[in-house]
Amino acid sequence: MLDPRKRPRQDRSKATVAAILEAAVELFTEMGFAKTTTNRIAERAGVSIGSLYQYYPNKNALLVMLLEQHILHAGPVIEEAIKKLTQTDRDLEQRIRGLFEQVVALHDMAPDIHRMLFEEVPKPPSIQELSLQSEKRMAKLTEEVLREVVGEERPNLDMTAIVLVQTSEALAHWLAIRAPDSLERERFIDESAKMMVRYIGVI
Amino acid sequence: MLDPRKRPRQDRSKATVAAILEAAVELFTEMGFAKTTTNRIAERAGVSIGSLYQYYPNKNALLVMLLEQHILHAGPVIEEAIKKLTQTDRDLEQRIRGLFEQVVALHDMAPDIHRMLFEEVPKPPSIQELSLQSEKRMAKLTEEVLREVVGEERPNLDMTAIVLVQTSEALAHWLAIRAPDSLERERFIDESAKMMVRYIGVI
DNA sequence: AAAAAGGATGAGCAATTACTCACATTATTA
DNA sequence: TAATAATGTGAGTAATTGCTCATCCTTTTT
Repeated sequence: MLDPRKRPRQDRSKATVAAILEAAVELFTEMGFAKTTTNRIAERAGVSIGSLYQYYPNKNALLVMLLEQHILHAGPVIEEAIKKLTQTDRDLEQRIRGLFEQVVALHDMAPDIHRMLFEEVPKPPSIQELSLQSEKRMAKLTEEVLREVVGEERPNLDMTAIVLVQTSEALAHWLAIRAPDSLERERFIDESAKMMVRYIGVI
Repeated sequence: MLDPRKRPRQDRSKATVAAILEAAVELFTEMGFAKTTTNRIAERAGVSIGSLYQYYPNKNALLVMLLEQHILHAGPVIEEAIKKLTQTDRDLEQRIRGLFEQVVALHDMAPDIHRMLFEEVPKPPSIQELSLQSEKRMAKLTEEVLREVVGEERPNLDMTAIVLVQTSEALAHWLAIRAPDSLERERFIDESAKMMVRYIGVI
């Protein structure tokens, strides 16, 4: 389940490993995780099944790798954007909207794989832990920003941060899944930002 | 996949069918959908594997049945609660909070099965359609209530309704999954309701 | 150039598992 | 009570599939 396999040393094998992961992404999104066989992944990658198992100990490892990549990529992007919230001079609504648009953009990058990763697969504990950590960091950052924006005296800033993080995540998710036309999309983003701004309160 | 099987006529077989579904719920939540075998379900139900396949054409049918039951139960409950929103005389915050608590209660009833149903399983198209319909009905109802509460002139009431429905669903979901202690729970519900109230605006 | 290490292959095994069917048992109907 | 329908049984099968390993090819090191 977790035993580490051979690591690719030469360029040739690095390409193999990459091709396998790419093929896995394609097939997972096309047919879902359960219906994708490792043999097909190898076939699609133009590689023998033996090579696959030389670098990935089992089917689940491919999934874990994908999830890790996703979390490890998305986390820092959002965290950067949150930090920049206090460093601009537009009004709060514009800034919140901008931040939310970044969250949306992340979901939009690959809505299929995103849906698959988050709706179709039992997440292994190690991944659950990872995304929990990521959520916590984002909430913490949000809380700090809030402290600067609304001041110390407001109570429950920690919960406020959690509510905001979860809300924006969920709304961006909805947008990626439902994929409405651009007009509805704009209106949805408007309303989402409006809700968060009014909640935060200080105009 | 969809072919209908024999229907239970006598009480005996009705009990069998019920026992099978109950066992399926238990095992699905215990081990996840993929790792649960139909033979184990029959065993747990105290019934032979042949009986299982007499009433459920395949493993997926059990899942579909569960999802249907869930949606068909939860939908009307929430819709009732939304309708009652305008028929009470408490202030808006209290009413929104009450409504949200009902959504939370629905998730709390069986958080394990809920998580399994919504995070671990590829949903068949028929079920996706069903939950889409349910969402739409809830949004429609919410929109009507909003119209009474904030008046006709406010724009984007349809989107406002969708945002509210999705938000409360997501936040209730978070609460069921993370299951924080009762103090945090209260604070979280407070903040959630507060956000929605401020968004709606009219105090 | 020889040795060693890295990389690739794919036929086939072992295990799992959804599902069938011929038959037995129980209930209902005539 | 005989005939018929409903229900229940579970050993066995067919198909799937994750994964191994003996073997060969390629690159790097000595």
